[in-house]
Amino acid sequence: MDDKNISQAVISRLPRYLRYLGELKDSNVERISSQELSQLMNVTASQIRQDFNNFGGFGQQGYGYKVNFLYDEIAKILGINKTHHLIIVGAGNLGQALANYMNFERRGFHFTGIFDRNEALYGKKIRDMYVQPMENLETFVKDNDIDIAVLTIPKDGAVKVADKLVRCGVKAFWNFAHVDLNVPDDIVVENVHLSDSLMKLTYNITRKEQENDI
Amino acid sequence: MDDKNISQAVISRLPRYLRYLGELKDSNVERISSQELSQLMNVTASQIRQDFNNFGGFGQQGYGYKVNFLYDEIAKILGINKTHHLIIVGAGNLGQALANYMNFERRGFHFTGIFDRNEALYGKKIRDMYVQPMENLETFVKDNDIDIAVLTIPKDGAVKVADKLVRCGVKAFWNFAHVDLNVPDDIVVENVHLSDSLMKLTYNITRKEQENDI
DNA sequence: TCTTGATTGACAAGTATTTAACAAATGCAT
DNA sequence: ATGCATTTGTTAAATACTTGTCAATCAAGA
Repeated sequence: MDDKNISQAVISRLPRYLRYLGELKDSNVERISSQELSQLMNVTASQIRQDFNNFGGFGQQGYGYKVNFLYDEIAKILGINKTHHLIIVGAGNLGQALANYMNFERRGFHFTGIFDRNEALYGKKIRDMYVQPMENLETFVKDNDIDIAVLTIPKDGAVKVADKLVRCGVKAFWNFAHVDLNVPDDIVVENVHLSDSLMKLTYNITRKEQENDI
Repeated sequence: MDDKNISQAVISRLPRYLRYLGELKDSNVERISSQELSQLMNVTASQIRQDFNNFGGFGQQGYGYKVNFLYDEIAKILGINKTHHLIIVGAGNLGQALANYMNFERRGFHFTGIFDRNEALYGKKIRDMYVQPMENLETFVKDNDIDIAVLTIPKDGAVKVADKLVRCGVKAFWNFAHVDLNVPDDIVVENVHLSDSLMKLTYNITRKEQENDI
């Protein structure tokens, strides 16, 4: 597996490949050509081959790709063959929803702690965790080998909390707060800005309406 | 406002501009140059000007951009100057979390109904709505001028429900189900695949680790 | 009113991404 | 075994996106 720098465009497509390959695996399909996969996924075969080749050849000429092998390789590339330990900061509706979503757990994402500044929530049981006060953050992170912090707090607090967590050694943020974190270069941030997503949706609604009016 | 086809790359950046402009507005900043904004947002000034010019010139040479005007124009482009009526299909944790998130409401997104197939939830009050059985979907959508359906159901049901909703006249989906909807051309879909996002995160964690090992 | 400095809009140059095309490699039928 | 059909990996072409540059324009001060 070469490691030049692969564009984020390619990376963004990998989870989708993984999903389709998972389904094929479940249907006991053993092999698939880029042509077939392209029809299934509604992309060009060329793009599929190009994407896979970023990581070295996974296929065989005249044969195609072995579904199982390809699936495992992509999973490895995405880093989901390992176990990750997460904490959730912000035990509001969204934080609780994520905590309860079992599919993450299945993929090796272990939610190990959940925190909130609202006293009323302290001790509340969410799945198998009890909501802890923010004061516990530092110790907990250090003691529990936490990879990823999920930020589901309002934007006002987010930047400060992120700074604090960086100092505690957290290497990655899954950021649902509607603000840009400002973290050092070696820290990974993946933003999920839901309202941005919703605005893209309304843009496209308006555009389609205009198209149809013409 | 010209209407060639603007790339989704540009559209994806608009909500972020809007956010920063909103903050400037709140701080009573009246004017800003692409230069200043670029420093604030950590992008190139050229990109900012290019982006805005897709929609016709919003600025003035020698002066810059009027924050208020620019904000309003972008809001208009994004279609958030209008009111939208949404239903949530799937009253699980995520559906409830979205229903309770007040910021959407402020932006003109009105959640008007919430549905689930789980009888145990029927009648449960979520914000100012009561969970309804799926059987009510069709009538409700037709009677309430629904724009957008939010799908927060497991993937198995999603495709079928989407088909049904298309037949009822829903024009847009905000899709949290981990599956690709297959809808006609004139229907808008915005996917929020949370697990994909999480995988991108772990990819980048692994990559950074490797970089640092070298 | 004129001049100066600032700043956009437009265009050109530079990158990056996507698609097409095809030779080389392989499986499979005969 | 042999040859044909298939399908990859790779290179080239096409397209899309981003950045740099600068003339035209405007605000503001003299």
